[in-house]
Amino acid sequence: MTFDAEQTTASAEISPLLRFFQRRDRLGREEQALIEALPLRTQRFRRGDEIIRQHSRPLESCLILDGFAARLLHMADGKRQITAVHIPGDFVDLHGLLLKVMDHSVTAVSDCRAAFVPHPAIIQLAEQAPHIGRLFWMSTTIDAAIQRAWIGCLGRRSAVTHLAYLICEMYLRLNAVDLASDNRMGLPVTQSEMSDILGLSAVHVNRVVQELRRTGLISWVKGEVTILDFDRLTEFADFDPTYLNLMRQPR
Amino acid sequence: MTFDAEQTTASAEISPLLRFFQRRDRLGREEQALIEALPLRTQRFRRGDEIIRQHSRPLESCLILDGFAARLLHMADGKRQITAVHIPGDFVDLHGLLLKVMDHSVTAVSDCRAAFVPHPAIIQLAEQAPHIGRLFWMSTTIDAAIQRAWIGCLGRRSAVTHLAYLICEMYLRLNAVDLASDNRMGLPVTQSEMSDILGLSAVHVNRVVQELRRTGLISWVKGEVTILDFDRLTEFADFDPTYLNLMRQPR
DNA sequence: CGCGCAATTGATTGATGTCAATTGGAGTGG
DNA sequence: CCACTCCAATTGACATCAATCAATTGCGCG
Repeated sequence: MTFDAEQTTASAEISPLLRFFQRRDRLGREEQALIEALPLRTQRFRRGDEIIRQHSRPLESCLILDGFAARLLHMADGKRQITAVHIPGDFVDLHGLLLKVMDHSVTAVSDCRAAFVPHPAIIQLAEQAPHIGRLFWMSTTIDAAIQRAWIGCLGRRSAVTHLAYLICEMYLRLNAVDLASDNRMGLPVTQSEMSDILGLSAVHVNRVVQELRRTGLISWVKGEVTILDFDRLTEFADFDPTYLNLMRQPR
Repeated sequence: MTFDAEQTTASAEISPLLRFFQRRDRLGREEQALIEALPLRTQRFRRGDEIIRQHSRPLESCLILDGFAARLLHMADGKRQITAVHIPGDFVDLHGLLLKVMDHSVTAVSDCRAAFVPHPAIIQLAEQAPHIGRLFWMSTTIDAAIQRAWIGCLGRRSAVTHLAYLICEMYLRLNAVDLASDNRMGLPVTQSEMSDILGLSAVHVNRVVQELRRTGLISWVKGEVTILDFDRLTEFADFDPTYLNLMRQPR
């Protein structure tokens, strides 16, 4: 299931998180050092592995260093719904720090590497450096803002528009941590996984992808998505990036 | 639009929030006093009033004292989606504290009364009493957990099941702040507003309400919902209350 | 070469939306 | 107390989007 695990200190490992923060606020040198001093252990996961189990009581919070992960809800009838997609720099399981019992599981969408930070270390750092504490807090409220946008998509958008919206969102998020540029991004997600994100059947996702291709808005070949006309795509998707909080401000 | 506004200190006003916290963690006497000392102004709103405007930059966070409020997303084509329903004791706009620019609006679902607390007072209290700070943080992560459950409902549940699920959720949340008992609750929500919660048309909501009535699971008369068989309803809805975090634990 | 998974296609079904009326109660003014 | 209005709830007919079922294709890999 897992191939390695090493105990160490954050140092360079944690740079995606620093980018995530720096994109949204200024971070002093000492603050940066404090974050880099967080104790952590890293672990690799293969595509499909469970990173955190539903109903478990984690003692560490998990941060994605590499690859994609997803929060997954299991329904009684076996259906699945992904409630969030996480990319490098996302402090995925800060929620578990305060919620104690996981209401969902987290799984690896692609092969990925994650860092685990003990809860006490996070709490202590947040008390010692309240501004960093607020940035952790912010990270969870940005997750919530994204979830609100998803609720809007699921409730009131058509399948095509929803997919278009998601592509806009993923591009901007990946771009914010330097993992996408020139309107292209690697998206290691099968159409079947995409169907669990969009709340559709895999068959319909296929049709909808083809429709976006036909209208010349995107190309999607072997896990690489290219946005052929960003302005037209955002307009088509009625996409307003406010909720991603991609503005550097005192928080 | 608004009929009164007074500047004061939290004191007894804020008791729904204390109940919200005490249901989930132990709160010391001094902590309670610190929360009650928060400066606030209260304001009344009528059903339909906008409490916080989308794209505004609030300088205070808003807490519901009385009545129901909802987070509302407006789509380009005029459609609306409610992303959260808030009841007394919900610190609705703690999100705005860290996100700076509102990505949605908050409106009054029923006539209601809200308290506004200046951001600096919240930040200062969180630094002074880190445990209270974590409870504020927890409040936003519970919002997020509820939103995840809603994503699951919107994506993978049928209309009837979704409505049943929502009724279970609302009952437990209202019960947790002593606003519902004996399987009955006041639900001041029209079928049309319900349609913006469930992401359905108002017509279909009507059909679905009738179906739940026909199967003997609920009665819903003039804003009062009675759950006729709670166990059968939760089973029908595949409802797992974990995500509401109704357990008293050190946070 | 053959296996397995992802993508694709076609035919059909089913759930929910839309449009258009109708009913019923609560308030309001005469 | 009676029109009258307004809004919420309700109903029916029909249209549409997306699900389901069942193949088929294409590709990477041992």
